[in-house]
Amino acid sequence: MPVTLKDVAAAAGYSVTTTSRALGGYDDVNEQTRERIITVARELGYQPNMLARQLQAQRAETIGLVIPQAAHQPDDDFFSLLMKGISYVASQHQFDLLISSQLTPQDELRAYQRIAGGRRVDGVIVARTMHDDPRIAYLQRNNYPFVVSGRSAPDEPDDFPFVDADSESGIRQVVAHFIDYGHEHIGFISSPPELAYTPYRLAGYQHALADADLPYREDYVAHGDMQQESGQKAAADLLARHPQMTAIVASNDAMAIGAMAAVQAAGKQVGVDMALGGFDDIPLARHITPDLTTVRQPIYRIGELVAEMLIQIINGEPPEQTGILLEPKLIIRASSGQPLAI
Amino acid sequence: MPVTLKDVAAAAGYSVTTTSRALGGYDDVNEQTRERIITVARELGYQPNMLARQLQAQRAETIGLVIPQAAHQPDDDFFSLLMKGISYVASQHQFDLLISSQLTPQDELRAYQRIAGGRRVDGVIVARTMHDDPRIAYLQRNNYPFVVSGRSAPDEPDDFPFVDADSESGIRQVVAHFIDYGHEHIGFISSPPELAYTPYRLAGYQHALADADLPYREDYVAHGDMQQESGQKAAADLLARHPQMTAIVASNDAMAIGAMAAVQAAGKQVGVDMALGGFDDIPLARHITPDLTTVRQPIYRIGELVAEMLIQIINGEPPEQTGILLEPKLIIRASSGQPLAI
DNA sequence: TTGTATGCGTTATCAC
DNA sequence: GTGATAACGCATACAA
Repeated sequence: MPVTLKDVAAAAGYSVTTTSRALGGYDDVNEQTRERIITVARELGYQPNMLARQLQAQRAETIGLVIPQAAHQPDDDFFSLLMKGISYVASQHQFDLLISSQLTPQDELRAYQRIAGGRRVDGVIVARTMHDDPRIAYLQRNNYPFVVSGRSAPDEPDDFPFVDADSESGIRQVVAHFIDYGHEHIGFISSPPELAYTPYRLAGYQHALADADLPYREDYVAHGDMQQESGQKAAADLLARHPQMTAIVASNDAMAIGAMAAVQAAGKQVGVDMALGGFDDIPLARHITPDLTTVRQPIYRIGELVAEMLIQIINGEPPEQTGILLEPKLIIRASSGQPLAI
Repeated sequence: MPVTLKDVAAAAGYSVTTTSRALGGYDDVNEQTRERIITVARELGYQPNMLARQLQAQRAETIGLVIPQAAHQPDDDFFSLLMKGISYVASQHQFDLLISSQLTPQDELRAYQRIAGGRRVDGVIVARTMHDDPRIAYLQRNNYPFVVSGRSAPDEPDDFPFVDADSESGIRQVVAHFIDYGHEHIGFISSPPELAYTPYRLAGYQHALADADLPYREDYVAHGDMQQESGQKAAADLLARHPQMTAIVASNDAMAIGAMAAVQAAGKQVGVDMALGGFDDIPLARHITPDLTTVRQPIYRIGELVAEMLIQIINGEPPEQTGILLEPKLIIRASSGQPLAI
């Protein structure tokens, strides 16, 4: 049986109240009394029951994050990085992080209801936003503190705090870079339509083409699920259908790396016969051979920022800037190859 | 203000007790009453307060993991993988995962006291065990359920549940593989002495040498802190002091990858002038060029196993096998180079 | 300076 | 079937 405040009080010969205040550092308790109580508490190995304390304080000193099925892959880097950024900042503010892994989107919403509605956490972080995201609707409706890593789709309101990298600008930069290198037949591996950033990334592709007066061809766009394997499949498909294609940009690095395999399987060489670009700049991007041209999204930093904002909101100090859009940075590497001779 | 059971009871015209049982699915409540209460609860958007429930049940349905400072590096793969394995299994058993990031070893112990002693979690996972690990001592002394990812040092008792890869065998396999390829001057980049597995890995190196009647030279051993950079420094040091060295084995992949840089900086070529081996088989190991010979430790799987064991213990069904030692598997890749001509 | 009483929201006990 | 009461462990008005 655990040692409770009552036990300490009894052993020290004081009331629970005095014991609580002595341990709590209140100055309206006799010095001798305090010392005695502290000594007894130590001897008994007293540890306050955090659940009871949180219930009484109506505050958990904890923030929550629900991990979707899609992030369970051992080689998914995005959530790992985001979580590290979050937990680092949380620890600086003496907050813990409650992780709830869920296997289906429905479970995901229920998990938010359980941990936010159930007061297990003082606020939550929502990542991987979708079209008409029910989680955001739920949190807003109930006035629960939350910050979004990502943002809403272009045709939806974004009246909530968020931190995101500018997807449109990012993809636009990569595509423009390839156009600059003389490519005219550039394929795009898009993200799933239900993800909120998909229209932004696709728009980045379209705008870069338009800027250069190149036609947008719908059949140059393939779709993947953000996993490596799907990138391979999508690239194989594009290559088979369009032999004239000389460059492919993928919505994230994982799919771009999958595309590498497809290019090689097709007997072409990345960086020579085919330029390849991604999005994220995961650690692997600079270690793979050839290393991958991509646009850097500071995921760890985004984790830090969302946690920082969330804790401010929880503490009743709402941040001035509620929507932060970070400009991603083009990182040119070997997968770009050389400018095409014209 | 959140909706409580009391609110639902009042709105439905029943007592809190009946309301609780109606919602809890007890069969000693009138069907009509139940329906009425459920309807009201739904209308009001009632969400049970998990803290109150946990306090009453004396159970949090949550397991805890403390992340040490050393794992905060964005490119540390070990804890990310371990955590994914843990959270996956936890979710299958309807458990959540409480993460507490801590910046110093002292804070780390305090964090375990807070979350385990404070009953925020029903049990904890201890990773990255050290010599005379104070966390294990604390948990054992207080009879808190815990499972260790790793194990105790060779000269210490291991009377607790753990899952670990056999470090001695793993390093032994890599070194033996290089000896088999004809190498006689093999360096070793060791882990920090305070880590519990350090003696095992060093022993693996020594035994492999002894098996082949090769001398063990203390000056062939350098030390790193498991980070990439330290591997680079250690390898540079070994190369400078021992030009005759033709192979280096590092205690983990990160340091081996750091060593790659040092070898190249010294004007030598990995897999040609110098064989290199690691330990872990992190995702990067097979993507880097040249890809890295290593010994595979199934980190994600270890996470699953420790979580599985912990939840069994929490549920009062102690597993039969309390110490699991997994045999790591040698993965030969390009960094091994070719067998030396003799 | 210390103690009594009350409440946080829930479930369990035991009457009615 | 239903409800009053107590309990989980802690903190805080309020009294003394």
